[in-house]
Order: sequence, then C-alpha cells, then structure tokens
Amino acid sequence: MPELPEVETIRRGLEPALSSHRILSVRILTKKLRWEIIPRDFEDYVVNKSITGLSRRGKYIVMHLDNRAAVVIHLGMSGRLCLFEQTEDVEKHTHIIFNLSNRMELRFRDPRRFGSVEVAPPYSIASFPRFAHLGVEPLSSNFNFQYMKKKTENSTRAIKLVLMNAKIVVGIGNIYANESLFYSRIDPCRIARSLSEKEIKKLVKSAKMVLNAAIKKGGTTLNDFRNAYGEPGFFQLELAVYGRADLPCSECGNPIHKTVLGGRSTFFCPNCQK
DNA sequence: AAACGCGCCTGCGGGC
DNA sequence: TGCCCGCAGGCGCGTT
Repeated sequence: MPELPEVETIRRGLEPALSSHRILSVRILTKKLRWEIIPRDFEDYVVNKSITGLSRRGKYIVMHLDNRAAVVIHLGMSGRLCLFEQTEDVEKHTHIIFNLSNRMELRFRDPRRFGSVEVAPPYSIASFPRFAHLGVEPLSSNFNFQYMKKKTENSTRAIKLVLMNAKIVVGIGNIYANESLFYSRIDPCRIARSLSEKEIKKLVKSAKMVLNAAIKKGGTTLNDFRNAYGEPGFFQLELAVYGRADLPCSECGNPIHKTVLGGRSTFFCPNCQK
C-alpha cells in the first residue's frame, strides 16, 4: 500500500516519461472511485493539454498541465499508475486511461477503489480544497522538533495516532509510523504529551530517516520500472517491526508484540520501546 | 473543541 | 472442496 515513499517513487519514475507529452484523450471506465469523477472536467481542462511536470503533496500525485490545470491522483490502498503500450490488454479494475502523444497510455487501476482522480481547474491547485487542511511534509524543514513539541504537548492521544494524523504531518501511514516509533524507542501507545523533548527530537529524526531510506530503496526499482514500462514492484525496505508479530526483535531478540491501536495493527518491541 | 468510530471496497488467507 | 468471515488500509464525516 503506497505511503509517502512509494508515491514519491512513482512520481520520480513517471515524471520523465510523461513530461512534455500531450494528453490526446481520456477514457473514463469507472466514474465511482472514492470521489465521483466528473467527465466534463476532463473535456474542459485536460484533453489536448501537455504535461509540464509531476509533483507530490502527501500521498497525492499532482500532474501539472500547460493550461495551469492539474490532475490530482490518490492511489488509496491498491491504486496503480502505470504506463502501457496501446496494444496491451486493459487489466481488470482499470478505471481511467490517459492516451498520450507518445503513443503510450497512462492507466489508473485500483481494485479497491479507495483511490481518487480529480481535476483542479486552471490556476486553482494552490487552493485545492483537498489540500486545505493537510499538515506539513515530513521531509521538509517544517517538520521539526518545535512543530512536533507544539502538536504533542497538550495531546492526550497515543503518539502513534498523532504521527499518522494527516492534519499534523502527511504521508506517514501505519507501516512507517510503526517503524519510526521503533527506531526512536518509543512505545506507540504512549500518550503524546508524556514524551520528553529528547524523545520528540528522536522521533522526528527517526521518521525522516525511515522515509528517506525507503525512498532510496524505491529508487532501486525505478530503473526496472522505466525500462520495462511495467508495474512498479517495490524492493521494500526491510521492516524492523511491521508485520513481524512474534518474530525476534532485530535489536534485542525478544519477540515483537502485536496490538491494536485506533483500529490499526500496531507492532512494537516491549523491551526496546518504552 | 478534541477525539473517536464508521463506511467505503475487493482480494486473500484461514478456519471449518 | 468450497464457503464465509475478517483483515488490510487512508480519508472524510458524523457523533460524542
């Protein structure tokens, strides 16, 4: 499931392949994704426009067009955004096909339909409503000790839920929240305001480290992806705790515990994380 | 006002 | 073998 590093990997892989190419037509096969697709938006602002670049906001990919409109894509749980030859079979659960001037097709496929594809009309991306209440980018300097101190000092919620709250910081889903807390040696269930300054600093540093490491690993498969124009298979970062219930902790050898926090599976080492 | 819980959706794996 | 159930997950919204 794509979190920030996977989305960033996809963005980096697609940008050189898409930039400067024109969208000749858009085929909408499914309108009902997370948000209802409005075909008229594509006719008005997307068809016959050229792609100028791809950016990312949290887990959203933004495809910028030369009329200053943009297509905003969220991959949800199972979304894929891949390039195909026109002659290749259209896989089941393909919802939108962008027909490009380089004779390739950019296809959005999403079995669970938790993803979304929306159009931001010209000059409106800066005020795109979906982005209005998003928190800071975790790899930017805005995500720092001072910011997180402010966000945690009065919070009675579990620190893991604060870390996963997109209104505070974007892009950190269940996997990277678990991993970040392991590397900062903090129990995921700890009440946010109980964290010491030292622990907050460590958590910020660990989150950036884990995300950067994952992006670096994603970069490894980037080459395969570009050469083959196939689906991206992630050479996943070796995970320290996520999905490792009852397996030995890489640090101390004691079994990793699994619990549920905010309805999400939560993995931690009771010996290393306090 | 903050925090919690639900619904959305399909594939897959485990249990019977 | 085949069926059913529960889980996986982000996000917005309704309720407390």
